[in-house]
Amino acid sequence: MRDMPQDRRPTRIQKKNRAAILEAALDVFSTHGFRGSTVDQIAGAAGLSKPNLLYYFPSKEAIFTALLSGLLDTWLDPLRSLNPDGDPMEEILSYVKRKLQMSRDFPRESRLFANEIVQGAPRMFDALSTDLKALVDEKTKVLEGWMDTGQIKRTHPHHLLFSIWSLTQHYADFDVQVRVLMGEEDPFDAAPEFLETLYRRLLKP
Amino acid sequence: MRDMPQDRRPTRIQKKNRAAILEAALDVFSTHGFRGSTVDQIAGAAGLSKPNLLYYFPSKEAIFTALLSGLLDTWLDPLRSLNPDGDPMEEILSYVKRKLQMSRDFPRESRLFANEIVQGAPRMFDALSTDLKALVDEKTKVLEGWMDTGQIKRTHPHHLLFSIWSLTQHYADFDVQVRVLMGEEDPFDAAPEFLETLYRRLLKP
DNA sequence: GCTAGATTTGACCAACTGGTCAAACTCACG
DNA sequence: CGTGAGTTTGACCAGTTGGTCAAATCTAGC
Repeated sequence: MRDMPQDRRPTRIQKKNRAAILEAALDVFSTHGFRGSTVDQIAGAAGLSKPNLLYYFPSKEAIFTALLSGLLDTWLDPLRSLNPDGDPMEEILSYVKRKLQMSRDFPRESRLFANEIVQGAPRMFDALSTDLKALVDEKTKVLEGWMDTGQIKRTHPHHLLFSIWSLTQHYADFDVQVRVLMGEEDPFDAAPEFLETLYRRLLKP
Repeated sequence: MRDMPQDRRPTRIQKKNRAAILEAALDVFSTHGFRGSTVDQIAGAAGLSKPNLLYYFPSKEAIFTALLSGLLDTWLDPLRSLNPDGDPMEEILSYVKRKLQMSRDFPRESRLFANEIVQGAPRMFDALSTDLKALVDEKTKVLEGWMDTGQIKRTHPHHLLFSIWSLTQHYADFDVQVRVLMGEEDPFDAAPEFLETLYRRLLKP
């Protein structure tokens, strides 16, 4: 009697369609932003009619937030796995490397977040100021510890983190510009070495 | 008899209103993107009625492109003034510094471009692949020259430029995130020193 | 203060948007 | 099969949007 799929365990069809919707939504939202995307567009991309899509998610907003919250965790994974007991330089370099790989392999996810944050994070502010803030507070302490013991050079830990994010995500977020300017050359050929060199020189004690 | 202000020299009122519209449009477009902004919103912010605004610009699209093309030049100025005959390290450092200042002083402009490029630059692709491309080609040659003579260390010139753009514009484009994570501290207090250090270490021969 | 042109506006329109709903269809399962 | 729940859809709605237009108002220069 409800107008939404039950809370019971999802049927085969539900699983398939929910996944198709989220995949389509990622495509559409990441290239047009929230307001720039239409429910029809997403439904079309998912191979469903609009009312059919709204049978699975109660609103456009619900699709968006489902997508965001489902993705944020994966997005922060690389930072989460920065190991306080590992070798500082190698830990940081491998973090940079993983972030860069994510820019290459999941550019839509990167652009989704970029879009949202550039516009003031109207639907993500909470997640930023709780989850992300907590994680960053924790990891900046780790970085400071490494600087205290002289294992890496002292720099501002927040700015260090920002630099890693901006340098790596730039290749996904500004992909069009990067490709226009580099022509045939694949940006991801030289980027890993460039970034490794940069951080080695910046942080080598 | 026309329905638009003549091509003749603009009246006092035209000057005032055109400027107010572009200022309002910058505000609105930079925070909501093109499709996310409405003509009513811009008109309201400019203190005009919607039909009145459309008396000065023929369409929403026209406002947007007028804004973009009027701003692109200013935006590229710092790079343009990179002096091939100056001291390489100081030239680059002062370029970084100017870009950072622009992020602080003109964050809306930065976000306007960011929004546009993240979404695939649908209305800016031409400007990118002509004007920007030409300028970048010219300046990467300058950078390569400096590397050839050993005045700065050899790195990939394109990636070097990208790094400067992403590191500096990050503070404008991702402002919300930066401020959430840094709390009370003003990001622009420590950023100049952080970036100067970074580029000195990266490029010192 | 008159007037021609410049400016402003309320009313309006067609297209689009997010969302609803009842009716129809399909599927799993006994 | 048959049947009830799960799924899909065409038709529809109200609000918003970009844009038009004729009429009203204002302004500058004579």
